[in-house]
Amino acid sequence: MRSTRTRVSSDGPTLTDVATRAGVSLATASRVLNGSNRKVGQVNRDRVLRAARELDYRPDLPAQTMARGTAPVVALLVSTIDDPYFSAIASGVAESADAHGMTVTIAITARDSALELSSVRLLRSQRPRAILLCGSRTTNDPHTGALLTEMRRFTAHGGRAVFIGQSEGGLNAVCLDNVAGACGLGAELAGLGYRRAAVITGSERMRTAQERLQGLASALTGSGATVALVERDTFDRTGGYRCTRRLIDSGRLGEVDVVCAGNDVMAIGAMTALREAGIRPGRDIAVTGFNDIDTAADVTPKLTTVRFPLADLGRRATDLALAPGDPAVGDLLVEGHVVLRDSSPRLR
Amino acid sequence: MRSTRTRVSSDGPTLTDVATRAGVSLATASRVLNGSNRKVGQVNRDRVLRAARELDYRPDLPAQTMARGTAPVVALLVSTIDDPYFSAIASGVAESADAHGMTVTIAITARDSALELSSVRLLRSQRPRAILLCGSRTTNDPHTGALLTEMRRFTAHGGRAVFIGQSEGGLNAVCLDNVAGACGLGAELAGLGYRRAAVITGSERMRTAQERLQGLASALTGSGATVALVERDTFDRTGGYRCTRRLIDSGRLGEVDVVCAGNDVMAIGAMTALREAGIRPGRDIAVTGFNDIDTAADVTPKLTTVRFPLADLGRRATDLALAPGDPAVGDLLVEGHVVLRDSSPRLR
DNA sequence: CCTGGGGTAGAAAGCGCTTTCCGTTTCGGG
DNA sequence: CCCGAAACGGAAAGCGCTTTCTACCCCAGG
Repeated sequence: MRSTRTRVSSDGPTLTDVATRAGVSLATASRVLNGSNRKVGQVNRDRVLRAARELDYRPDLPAQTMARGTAPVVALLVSTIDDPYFSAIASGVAESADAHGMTVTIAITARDSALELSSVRLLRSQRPRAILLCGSRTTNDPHTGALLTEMRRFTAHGGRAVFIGQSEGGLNAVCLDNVAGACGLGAELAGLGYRRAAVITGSERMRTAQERLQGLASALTGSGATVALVERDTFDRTGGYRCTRRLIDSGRLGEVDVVCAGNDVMAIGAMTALREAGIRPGRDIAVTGFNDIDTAADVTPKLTTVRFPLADLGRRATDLALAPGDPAVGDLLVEGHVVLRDSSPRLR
Repeated sequence: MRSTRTRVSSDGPTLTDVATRAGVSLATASRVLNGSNRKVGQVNRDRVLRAARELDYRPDLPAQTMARGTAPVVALLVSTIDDPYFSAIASGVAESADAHGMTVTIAITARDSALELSSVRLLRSQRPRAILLCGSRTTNDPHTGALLTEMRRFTAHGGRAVFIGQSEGGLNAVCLDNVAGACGLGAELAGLGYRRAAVITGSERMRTAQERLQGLASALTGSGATVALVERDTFDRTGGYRCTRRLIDSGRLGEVDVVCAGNDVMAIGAMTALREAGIRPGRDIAVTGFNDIDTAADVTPKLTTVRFPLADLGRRATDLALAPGDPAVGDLLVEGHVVLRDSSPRLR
């Protein structure tokens, strides 16, 4: 059982077959079919190309990866894919990766940093060209150290690492300017006459949640308004719903004239909770979000929010990760801009 | 430069290092660390495990793939990821894959069958354990033949192929019972008093679109009602918006009492178009969708739809693909059920 | 006519792992 | 007490490809 024809799980012709059929050596075939800085004579070149075409040759990616030491793959980690924020980013990542001839492997971290760490370890052993980490960074996380070590080791060996949405540990990052965006929103709200806001958002350890809260608070305060309440829960639709229920049930909702959610899905959950309680969002109380996901403009009332170009964020992160040359360390800050809609009408 | 210590792009310790440190052969180390049906004595076993731990050994996936002939990977193809239908399915796929210790690589086909074909070819050369094809199948597509050939060749060599959402060519599939779901919806609508429906949906070559239309039409007809208009466009939010605009602009919208969209995002686009024209969805005209995506219950009025367990669909497809044993050929039909909400009130 | 050098082909050494095939050791049974 | 089987360790042959290093050919220049 040691003939040269033992192909168990593989299929299709190998490079050796192509070389044989073209009557050239393996090396020559490889040089023709997979760019090399060495030239191959026209005659041989044609013979190889012809043989490859005739055999319908396809390179074996794992073998190439093994020989080259790196796979044509971009690894993307997201908290969840079932959320417009992440799927928009993933969409941009996929687009750019495709344009670079890379495939995308995706891992879901479920907002669990232990899982995030083990996913990074697993993905790393696939030898991807780049690892994109997209999920809200938190402060004081016990796994952050190990994660950074892992990432740095990765970059030390030629891998590219990019954080999306938040910078971390001096590695490359493409970030949202949450504070500025939130400031803008706060200023607009104050300008519209709002005075007391309830902020419903994620854990205080979530940097995104904190940044947005801070921006909002400072802008409001600077305009004589205030963040009167802060209610926290998960950073998703359900969290928004629950925060709002609690505010309603505790009777404290009456103290505010606007509910500022940490993101659009929370805002949408909030609106549903309000309506269930007979409170009309946009009429009895204003509601705002962040991100400007597609459905923000489809709910009623249309949602006031801070738009961030999410797909573009993914695209740029990927482009950055795949750019040739030095892995220029630094943060790219993406600006958001306020989109005023019906959910926050001018107060009379 | 030909020492045994030339590790260019690789990092970390290799299995050889572990074996050396444990004072055993490569074979033994491999047998201990990566299950094999051969037993290893307790003493050596412990030495290897200890060495691996001390060195923080991680297997090189491409190398394992190459040696084993298959990668611990599930390849998923979706039309787009930036759509709740697909991201919900992807989410289920990722979950199940993770539970099986597999990673997911994803490719976006942009509803373009040529791209779909080339993606399958590319993904196939990664030697994934399974390929999951999720995107609406169309009739009469020039690339379907080549795609099927590709898939069959894949399965012939031990790969698993599963279509999600629609069966094709006798390969395994996990499908939605669109016709039955649509019939159910049609019957309910008729029962609520609706008589003339406008169906806004995708191309007549899209099987999903056709099946839902047929089900709706037959149920309505059977109840003395009718599908009075059919307007087609892309199968997404924008398509729904545009279809509705056209119906409004042409004045034909007055002929119907309900707009049945081919899916929820189209329905949501339709509601927005209606509102822009001063028509109140759920009051002046009913609107329905399909799938029951998360936001269906968050829009106003809440959307009547046919619920399909999408994440579960993804999970089951993956489980099926990863199940040991025979690749039982057949279709799994997932039933939907009608969810009546405010967007289709009983007609007085 | 010989030599050096540019250009191109091929042989072969890996890349890190799995697995077959042997060899050795150890035991239990006759 | 001997033999065969069972149990386990190791050498080595791949898996399909890249890339270095050597070999060769041909031509210009001395």
